[in-house]
Amino acid sequence: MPRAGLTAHRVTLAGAELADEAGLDQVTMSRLARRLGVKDASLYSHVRGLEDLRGRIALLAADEKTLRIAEATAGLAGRDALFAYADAWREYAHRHPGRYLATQTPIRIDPELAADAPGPRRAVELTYGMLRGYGLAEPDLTDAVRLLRSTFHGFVALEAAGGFAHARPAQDSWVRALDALHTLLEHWPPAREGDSP
Amino acid sequence: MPRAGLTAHRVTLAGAELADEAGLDQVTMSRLARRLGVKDASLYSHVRGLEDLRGRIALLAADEKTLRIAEATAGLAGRDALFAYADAWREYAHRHPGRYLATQTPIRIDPELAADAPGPRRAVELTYGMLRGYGLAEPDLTDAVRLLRSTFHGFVALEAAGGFAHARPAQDSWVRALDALHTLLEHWPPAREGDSP
DNA sequence: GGTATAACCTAATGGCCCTAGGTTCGCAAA
DNA sequence: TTTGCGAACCTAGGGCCATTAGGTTATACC
Repeated sequence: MPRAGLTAHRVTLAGAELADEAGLDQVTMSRLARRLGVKDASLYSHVRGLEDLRGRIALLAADEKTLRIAEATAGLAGRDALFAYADAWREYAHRHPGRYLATQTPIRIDPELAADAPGPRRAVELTYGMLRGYGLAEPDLTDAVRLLRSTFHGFVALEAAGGFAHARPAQDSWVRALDALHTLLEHWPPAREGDSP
Repeated sequence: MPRAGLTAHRVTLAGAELADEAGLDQVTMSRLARRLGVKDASLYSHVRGLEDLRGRIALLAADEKTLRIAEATAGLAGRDALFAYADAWREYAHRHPGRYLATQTPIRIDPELAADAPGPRRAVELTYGMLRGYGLAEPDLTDAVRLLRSTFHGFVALEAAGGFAHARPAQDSWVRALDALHTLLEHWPPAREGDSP
């Protein structure tokens, strides 16, 4: 009987595909093994267990998403960069719902694994770079980054959960939201009295 | 042997408590039955199954959250209303992480059940009411509501997932985000050319 | 061609979801 | 008080899943 030639990465990839096709909760050891033409137990040579697998899928997704955003925003600045960034984020979530969902789970990822993942650092650099054109300084920069990420994530999460009734197309609200954020970044309000320094 | 005197509502409540204490993924039929001093099968007299139970928890949470927001924003307007609304939202998510997580699952709730839940309609009224002071008209009103909800949800979701490094306290970024949103609502940008009407 | 490594397997344990069908509690009417 | 009766709860069992222990075999390298 020929070997399947599996590796941790190949298993992770298959898991990610399964997550997108059938939903993240359908990514089980047995179902994945079946898809790979292998017995359940065989997967444990490549992956520590289900939780580890999900962590790897999350890491993969984070890296992929960051890469897409990097490609989309390359060479752009200001409003164009903001829109490209946001659209790339949303499109990734739409195209890969299972992978995207995996990134939302409370972080319980093998530190060793996370160590050599280029994602997080790259993602931070990207976001700060995109905001460079708006002339913000710390700590406003951090606050702005967090606001943007919150909005992007929140929008696609609510969208995925069916949170937007059909009244108005989500796409339209999305564009207006980005316009609003752009305006906001151009006129970022100064800290009020009473806010911590 | 005395009866436990269960009912669908009591089971749902126990499930919600378990979700907050141990995590939503720990809410299993068997564990819940154990906590209630009852055999697994007994729960199926009150609840259709695990999915139904999670739907009920989600509905309960949505109602509770709406109620908290209603109480917090009662009699307020403008900036005060916005902050009270947002803080009530975030505080509910903090206090009831399991319940809150339940509301995020793609909607697959028994229609009959959802029918007599006061939550959704009430929530919509509340949000539109809060925005009344800003003088927005449709469709900007809908867009603004969606932006706010996205930001609120995104922020607490990222917070819960450990998305904010410890550099700056999340609370500070939260306050600045709300300030920014308030400013934004006061100067809501008009639709740009090319946006759909 | 021999050998080591890792890919893959069989076997087995225990947990969980859920159904079918039986038993007993508690209330309310006769 | 007794007799029903419905609902609350149970036993038994099937099927899927995660995980471990330990054995077998393909494959790459010498």
